[in-house]
Amino acid sequence: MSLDPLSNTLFALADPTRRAILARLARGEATVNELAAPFEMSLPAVSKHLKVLERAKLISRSRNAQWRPCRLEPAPLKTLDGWLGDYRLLWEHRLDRLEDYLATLQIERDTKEERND
Amino acid sequence: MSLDPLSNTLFALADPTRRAILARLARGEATVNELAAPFEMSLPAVSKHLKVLERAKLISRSRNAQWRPCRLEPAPLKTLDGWLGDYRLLWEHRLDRLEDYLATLQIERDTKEERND
DNA sequence: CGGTTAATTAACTTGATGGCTAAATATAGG
DNA sequence: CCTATATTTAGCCATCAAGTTAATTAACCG
Repeated sequence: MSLDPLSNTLFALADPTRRAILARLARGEATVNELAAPFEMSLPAVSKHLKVLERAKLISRSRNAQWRPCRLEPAPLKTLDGWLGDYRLLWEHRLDRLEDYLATLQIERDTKEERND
Repeated sequence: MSLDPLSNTLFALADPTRRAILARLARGEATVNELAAPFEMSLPAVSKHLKVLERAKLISRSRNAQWRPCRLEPAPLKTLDGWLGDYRLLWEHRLDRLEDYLATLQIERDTKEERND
């Protein structure tokens, strides 16, 4: 079981079924049966996936009679986006901030023959 | 073993040790021993983490004498950023692009078994 | 050659994941 | 009350994840 929220988010997203469920929920609330319909797996299996998503706070659930509509909660995705932002300049060519980084990398590469630690 | 590249990326990132390794590599190449130093776990454990990162193509490795310097490869992070971008307007209030957004999500839902590794 | 350092592989343990079927719970409605 | 529908829980199983220690490979150096 993951400890920190970011690990929890990433783990929950690291499954195509769960990402497909999120994609469906991005269009609006849906019940468990509606969410399970596109998949070949059993309903309890989908229920488990939903529990993983709920644990990661990527979805929330309300109650309406015997239905438990699920709703997408974007907060963890926003957090993930923030984490990714720290690395974004690695692939964006933003020279203002990238130059120092690349220079450091180049130095590392050039001094590889002198490495002795 | 994950099937599609995005699941592979997310799974590799869903571990604090592996994310810490990436954070270290963002500052430049490093050997396995250098990467293992901050952690209390054994060297083989770190080696396994590196293999996971390598399988996800988040790092690449070269050879220099008995050292195997690791290097961060940002491509999968960029892909993840692209995937996340489909959801970005859920927390940014940009409903003007909602149609494109929904279309993209529909594509994501349909591509259940992508494997273009 | 022999020894040291770097890193991986092998073998094993522990616990979690992801799937199933069958049973249980909750609610609506006749 | 009884039944149908929606969903979860309970067992069960196979596989995998993440760590360990011990052994192995690979390369340098005196």
